Amino acid sequence: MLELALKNFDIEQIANSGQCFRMYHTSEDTWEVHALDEVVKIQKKENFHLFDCSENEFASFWSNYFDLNRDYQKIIERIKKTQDDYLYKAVNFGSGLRVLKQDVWEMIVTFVISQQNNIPRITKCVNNLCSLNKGKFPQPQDLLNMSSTEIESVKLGYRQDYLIKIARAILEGSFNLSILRNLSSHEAHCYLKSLYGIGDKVANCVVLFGLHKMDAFPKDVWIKRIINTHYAGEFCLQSLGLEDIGGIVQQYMYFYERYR
DNA sequence: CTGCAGGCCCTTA
DNA sequence: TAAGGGCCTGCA
Repeated sequence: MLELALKNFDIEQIANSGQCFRMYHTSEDTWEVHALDEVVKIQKKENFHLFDCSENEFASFWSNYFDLNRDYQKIIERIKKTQDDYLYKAVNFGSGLRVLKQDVWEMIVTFVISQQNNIPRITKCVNNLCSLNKGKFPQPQDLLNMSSTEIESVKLGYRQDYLIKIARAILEGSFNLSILRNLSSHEAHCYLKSLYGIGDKVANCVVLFGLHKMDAFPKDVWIKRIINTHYAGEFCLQSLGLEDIGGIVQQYMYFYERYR
């Protein structure tokens, strides 16, 4: 058990930030976090968090997963300096948020499922997929190995066809996941959009959460609502000088709008 | 019963 | 290039 006083880290805020659908709220102050084949229980205390893992596991995996090498306080200060009223309140409100470094394939699957969908059902679908695959997140081959009865029990709806075609493209080699990592965020965005079932919004989520390009700025309905309500329909990261960290800004905006 | 939820695809004009 | 309909499912 590790007792860690981490700056700008609040597992409760992170679990509610809509990036990850495999964080389970198992008791009042505890979250069970699943990523790839790793699992850790994290307990939120007054001034620190308890991690149920070894120092080695923390250093070799979780520290990177939670983006702990980045100085979020510096980012918060930078955002505050823009003098933007809404962003000022947003960073104060969600100062424990982190942009997670998740697996790119898992992000493709998760955010294809997320389209025209709500969080409880997204979570349910992701859980169903993992249960069908012995608790592990299914790889492309695992998806294609499922019988039609099995995959239909996941209740993906029309997204099922998207996922099967994407898994097939990856296995056939017509889409190369490893190339993706070497592309700029714009190139990766375009390449992802060549997949059937991935449009602008999902591509941006994959680039941000799966490829860890902090300039990607996914615009979901919440962000669009914020821009319409608080910015008269016009929100420009460039003019704020925040274009290189749009993805982090987006997290603060989303979280503030949802829970304030 | 209708409407809609963290979009995308396809067809029109 | 923009606008609009259809789409699985589940819940209010």
